[in-house]
Amino acid sequence: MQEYISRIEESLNRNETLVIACNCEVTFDGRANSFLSQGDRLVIIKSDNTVIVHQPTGNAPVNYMKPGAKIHPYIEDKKLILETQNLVLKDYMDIVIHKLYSLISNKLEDASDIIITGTEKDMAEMIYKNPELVEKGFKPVSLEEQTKYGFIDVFGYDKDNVLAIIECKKFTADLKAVDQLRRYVEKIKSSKGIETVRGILASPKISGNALKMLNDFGFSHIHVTPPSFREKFGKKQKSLMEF
Amino acid sequence: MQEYISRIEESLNRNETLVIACNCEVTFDGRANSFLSQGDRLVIIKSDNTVIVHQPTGNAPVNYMKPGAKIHPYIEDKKLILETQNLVLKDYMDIVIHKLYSLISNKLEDASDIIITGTEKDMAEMIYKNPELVEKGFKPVSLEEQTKYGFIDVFGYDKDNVLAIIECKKFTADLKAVDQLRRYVEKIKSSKGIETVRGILASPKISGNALKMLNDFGFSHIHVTPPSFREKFGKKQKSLMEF
DNA sequence: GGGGAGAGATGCCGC
DNA sequence: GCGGCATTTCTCCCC
Repeated sequence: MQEYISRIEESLNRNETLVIACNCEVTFDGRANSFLSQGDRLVIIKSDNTVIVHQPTGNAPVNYMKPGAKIHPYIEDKKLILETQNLVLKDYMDIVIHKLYSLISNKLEDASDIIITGTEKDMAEMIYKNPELVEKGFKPVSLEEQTKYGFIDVFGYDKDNVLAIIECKKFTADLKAVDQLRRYVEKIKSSKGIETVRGILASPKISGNALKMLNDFGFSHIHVTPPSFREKFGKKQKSLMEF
Repeated sequence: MQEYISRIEESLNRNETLVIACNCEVTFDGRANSFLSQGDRLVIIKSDNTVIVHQPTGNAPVNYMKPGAKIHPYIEDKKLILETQNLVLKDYMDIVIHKLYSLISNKLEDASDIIITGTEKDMAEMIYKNPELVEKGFKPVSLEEQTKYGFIDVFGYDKDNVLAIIECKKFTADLKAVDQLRRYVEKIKSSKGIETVRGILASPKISGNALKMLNDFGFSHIHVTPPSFREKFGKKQKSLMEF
């Protein structure tokens, strides 16, 4: 048992990344409060003192401490306890380890940043560079325009030279997207003292209620699909594997 | 190398939870597209065929496949490759492992569900049971009322018997919260054919812009803090550890 | 399964 | 730091 404590402390001192497979219970106090009774989990301690607890199923971690936690391992009643705290965020997480199955620690070095494409921003850029996606004669003016009431994806003039605001959504546009568009249109109207401003929602899909609300406000929807990595960088079509 | 393939296949067949510390690169194609060049990471394969890739720092995974992925490990050019796919979601992730540092596999069993308190729902319940938090004479009628245009946290009549809608936010209320409240108020007005409906935003804090917008619409803000676990179950104040 | 909304959201960017 | 907002959001709940 003391052997494990030593290995954990060594790992922490060396800024290694530690993985413990164990049976444990977890309590958390902070922005909310949680309790997780006994079960088998993975506990991961990263080199920046992030602590993550994963159950054996599911995508998301069940408990975690954000980077910069203070970690204090000790033994009490023959159980290994990991007490963690983040004084800035006022977060506290305690892990009581009843059984320890495996422990690995590695010095991991990673200077790479992930590159992501096919985002909403890419979609706005696509519309900006291809204004005919909105309508023939659409003249884009700005991208990601910052206002106090939120930032506007695409700003421009329509074929009749009416000021238009375009809000992009990568997937299904919902009620919130219509709310957002409406807020921008109203703010631009009042701040610029203009009577008519067009609101346009661009997305590949829109929910029934959202479309109804959109129509109630006199806004319109255009069917646009966000660009893929392939379209942007000419990557070859992925070949499907056969099982 | 073939030894590792065998251990991975065994782990998959036994529905164990597998952790690999390695140097790898990752590509993802699906709802978005991403590329992550070489670096040291943890690759986790869970018993439900969730696959998660973690860099040595940061809270969130850098890449992942949701539960139910098909996983195909093989060797190409002396590199270990993990090809994963989710045909339903049309997600594809490939991990090319250049160096493998550690590999552990454990049969993990966990039937526990996490219990969380201090949520927005707890806050709505608190207001429902303590209507004087809104104002003397407030009469709550329903909680979490479902409508086609969203669900209303607390519904009731104010001291003057005017219909009132309360939207709760656990922390800082923002522009979106005002949008939401406005949407509910307008929908209730039109569906019930009522002239006057009060909109009340309950939160411990509210942003300046949100407050301004709230006032513009004639809505009001009340200062309410969500209940903590302690208040609900009488748990003792956590003692701070000393380092 | 679709729709709507909270989340210990997280993370990013801009002011 | 706050504010506004997208996210491979995730997760839950209800219809």
